[in-house]
Amino acid sequence: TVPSDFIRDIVAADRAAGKHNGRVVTRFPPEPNGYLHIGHAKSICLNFGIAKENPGGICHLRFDDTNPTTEDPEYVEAIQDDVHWLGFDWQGKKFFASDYFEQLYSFAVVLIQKGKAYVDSLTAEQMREYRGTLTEPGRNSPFRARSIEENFDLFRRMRAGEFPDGAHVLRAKIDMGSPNINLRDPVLYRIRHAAHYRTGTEWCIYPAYDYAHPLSDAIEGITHSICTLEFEDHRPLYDWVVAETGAPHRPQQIEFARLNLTFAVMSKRKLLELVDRKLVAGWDDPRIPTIKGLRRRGYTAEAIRAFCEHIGVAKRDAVVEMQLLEYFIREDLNKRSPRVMAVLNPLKVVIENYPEDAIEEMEAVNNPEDPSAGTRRVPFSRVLYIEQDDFREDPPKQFFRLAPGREVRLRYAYIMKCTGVVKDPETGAITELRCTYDPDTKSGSSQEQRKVKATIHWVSAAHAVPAEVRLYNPLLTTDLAKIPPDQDWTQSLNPQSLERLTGCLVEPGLKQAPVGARFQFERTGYFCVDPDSSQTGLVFNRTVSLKDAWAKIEKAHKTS
RNA sequence: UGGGGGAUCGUCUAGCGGUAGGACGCCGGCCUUUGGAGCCGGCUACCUAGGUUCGAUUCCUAGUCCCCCAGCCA
Repeated sequence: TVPSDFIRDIVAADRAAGKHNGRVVTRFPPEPNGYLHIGHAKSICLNFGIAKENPGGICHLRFDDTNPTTEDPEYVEAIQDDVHWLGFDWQGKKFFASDYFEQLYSFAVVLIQKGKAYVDSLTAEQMREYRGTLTEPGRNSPFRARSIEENFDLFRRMRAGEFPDGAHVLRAKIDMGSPNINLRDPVLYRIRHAAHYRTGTEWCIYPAYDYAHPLSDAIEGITHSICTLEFEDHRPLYDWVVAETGAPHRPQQIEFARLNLTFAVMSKRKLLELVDRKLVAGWDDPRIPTIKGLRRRGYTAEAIRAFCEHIGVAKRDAVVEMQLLEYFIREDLNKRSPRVMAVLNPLKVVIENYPEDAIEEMEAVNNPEDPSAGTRRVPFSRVLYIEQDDFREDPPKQFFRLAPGREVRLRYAYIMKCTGVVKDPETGAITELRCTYDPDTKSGSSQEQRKVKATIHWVSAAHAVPAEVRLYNPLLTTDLAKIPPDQDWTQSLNPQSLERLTGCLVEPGLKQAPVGARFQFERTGYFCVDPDSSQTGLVFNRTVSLKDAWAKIEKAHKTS
């Protein structure tokens, strides 16, 4: 289905009306001050999606790098990486606001010459006082009346590095009495004697977002500048900048509601704090909703895209339930991930009537939902491991799996009966099951029609490959707004985000499982081979949370 | 108490004057060579009050509630 929303309607109407000569040019404009997260994915899918849907449409990737103190090339690389991973491409249209610094400066000079901008020498605190409040109008700065010549001279010297940080700013001359605070002579340039990761020390004045962004859009010929709701009342300023500088092109700013996910830590600031304080292993920690984290967790780009498409685009504030995200990844993985047998908590089983040295290759279906995935062969022998959960010495009413005297089917193999239980003489713990199998019941054999109540998975003890399993839960939090400012917000994070780290035994075919490969372990869930496993051996990360784990976490949060 | 936005199932989201639809979730049933899979069924919504109209979620008026804005961040 083709996505439809109010923004796409605007774009379609503009195209139909021949606006911008029918061209559609969008842009994804991250500041390289952190890694992308699922919230950015919504914006990426929107901007690149609209470009893709419209013939000749294109989406630029622009780094909004106008603040030298927070930005880093590491983030530039990571962002490009993530956009590509999500399945989008800017087709060579990669730009940096910092590449426009010279042009932006020229536009500022135009503004000064027109008497539309002036150099103010108030301190930051004074400027705040002069700005007024939400209900009271602001007052003109005493420096507002400076002559064009003086303004130009001062601005030129600001650029030349003659003044320390904070000595002057360039402000737009709009209206200190405007009910819209953004129009009360906003700052266009500030002095920052800081090295920029791209322009080095070439500049010591840097343009502000409200100035650089509309002009960058105009310079690039962006037709639809899509941003989030908080910029709604910046739109008059956006339009003012484009109009007053006489920029050659008039982009249209359109706002939509950003994505919020229940219990998720989504703000860049907080994610950065988690990384800096080493509360998580890094930006790619599977517990945080960064693109890299989700990727490492085993989420697929297709699933994330499907999710973004499904949640839609609107102007009302919304909080999407994390379960919806997980639904989409499950949905996707069900179709594509091979089913494999893996035992997380092994219980040894000896099939007493099975020959000591025999090995059979059992044919197993790779994916019941996708016949083209084919089959594989899994070795079967006398000594197996089954899941501890699949055996109960004293089975309750609804338990139909293995118990003393009971029969179950071993998936892809035989019907097996439990004939004895071996216990540790010291502790009484069950260490081994003695069983017998029925040779006439081999899976797929035509004469076999016996029914058993349950089927369980297994691995051959002699062939099983040891692996490690990390059962991650997302790093969830309560409503951060409710946490007192003096309290460390990280205290509200769920302590069970990494539920446990345990060994497991997988069928031998997985020994060569490539990094990032996703599997569905029968009855235990979806797992992904961790990209770091090259160092630590075969490690699987759980992709989706268990429902009961969710319930546990949510309950814990609701009661706390 | 200024300005800018927004209110539709528990959660997202359609609808643009004519039976309120979809998805997640939840509940129930079926399936059984494993399900957290699959199949079937069910659940619950138009912020309020007036008005216009044959007819209003939709148009008008007045309220109510929620979000954003007082960085030399973006």
